[in-house]
Amino acid sequence: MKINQINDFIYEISSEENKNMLVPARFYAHPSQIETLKKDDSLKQLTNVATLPGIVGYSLAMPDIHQGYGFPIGGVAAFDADEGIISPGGVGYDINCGIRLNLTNWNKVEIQKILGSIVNDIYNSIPLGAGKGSLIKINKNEFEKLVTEGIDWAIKNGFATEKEKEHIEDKGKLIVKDLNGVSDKAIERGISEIGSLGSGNHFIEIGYVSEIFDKELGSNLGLFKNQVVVWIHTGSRGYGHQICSDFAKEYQTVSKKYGIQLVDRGLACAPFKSKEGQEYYYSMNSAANFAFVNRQLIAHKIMEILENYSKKVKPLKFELFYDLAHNIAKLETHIVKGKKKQLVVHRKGATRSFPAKYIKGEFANIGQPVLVPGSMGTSSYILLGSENSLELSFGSSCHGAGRVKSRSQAKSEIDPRKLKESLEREGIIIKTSSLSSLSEEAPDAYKDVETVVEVVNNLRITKPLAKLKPLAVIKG
DNA sequence: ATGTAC
Repeated sequence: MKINQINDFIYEISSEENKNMLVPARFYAHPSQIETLKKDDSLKQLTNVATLPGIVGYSLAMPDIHQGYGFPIGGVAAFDADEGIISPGGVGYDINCGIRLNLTNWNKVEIQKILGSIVNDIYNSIPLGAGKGSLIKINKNEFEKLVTEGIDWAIKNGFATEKEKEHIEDKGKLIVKDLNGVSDKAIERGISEIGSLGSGNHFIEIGYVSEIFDKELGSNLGLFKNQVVVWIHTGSRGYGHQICSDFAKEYQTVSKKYGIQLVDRGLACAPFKSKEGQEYYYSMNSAANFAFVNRQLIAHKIMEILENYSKKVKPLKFELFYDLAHNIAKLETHIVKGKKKQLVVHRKGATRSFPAKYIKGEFANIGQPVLVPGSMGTSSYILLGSENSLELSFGSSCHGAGRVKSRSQAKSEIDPRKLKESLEREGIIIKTSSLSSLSEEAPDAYKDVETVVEVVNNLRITKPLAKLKPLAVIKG
């Protein structure tokens, strides 16, 4: 495969590479990442996406790109809403896998003595791992309301506030016209897991603000140095997983029906405006609503736990900084060749990063927050959508460090006991129900988050706001 | 990612 370097951080693969490609592939990366990128199928997958009907501009990827199911993770693909497709493989199995950052008014010194106890309380209160139950019990009728109304359901039921809603991407509610595409099986799995973390790379982290790059803006947004924060990384659990499975299977024949040639079964898709396309779209949106509520319920529970320690620290303020989706397809208006166009923007392991003047609400004139969690034990970043993001990536940035080792490779090469010990030597508390799965999330299994962030900031897709470090990590 | 295999 011929990779053309356009400048320091922009690389392209020509559409001549493969006769089925409709547009070139383009990825944003650091020169030091290129050799590693050639080792898995991620670039091949990136060119495969360029063969799908209605793709606009480029098949794109962020510097945290790695191999996924059909579409690469870290990929961004925009399709013409009238003539293009929607694909479950372009979103991923964990629909609205996303990340949330809550701020407290406590500093890290104040919680030193009670941190271990807080970690135990969280560990014992939130269902962690696969199939470990839910935080609330609701019936099918109520569940259907929950996935249709998203955060509005959480507000009605006392789990969220109007203020929090303003700090959630799309206000925590994506349009669901009907649930015709949602199987009973998906609903059963969802009911039993609402308010649960899951496993894999999902985590709860207690961290602190270590550096604020724009001091005035940081202060205006409620950040201060050494501030204790809570990260929650999870998604739509078995509900989204079942929806993705159902459609990935059904779409094998649906793609054929519409005469779409697939170079990989993971690219299965339907025309966005078709009956099948719309069914997936609303089902996917309902899973996104599930995930927004899921993270909200977990955050609400953690707030209750922290409040119990108020007497030992000081009265708690627990505020949502931002909650976002990094596995989702969104119907958005973009300028294509000087004209407004409705596009279905698939972000699979990519974060929306609209610049200051294109967003409304709390972050208008500031830029959309881009939360970039590093791998376990490493730094994380708060970035803000910046001026080149629409032009370079349909308003998208990176979502994390990105894997360099497959789960199985990491498991066979990294001793989880030694890993836990080395993280604890650095002063980070690690609490997990599955020591063996820790290896899969080892820092060595991931790219360097600093390099990833350097690329998107240099391209002015985003700009840096703050850097954060971990104090404790709780995992399934 | 996942009641971690239709």
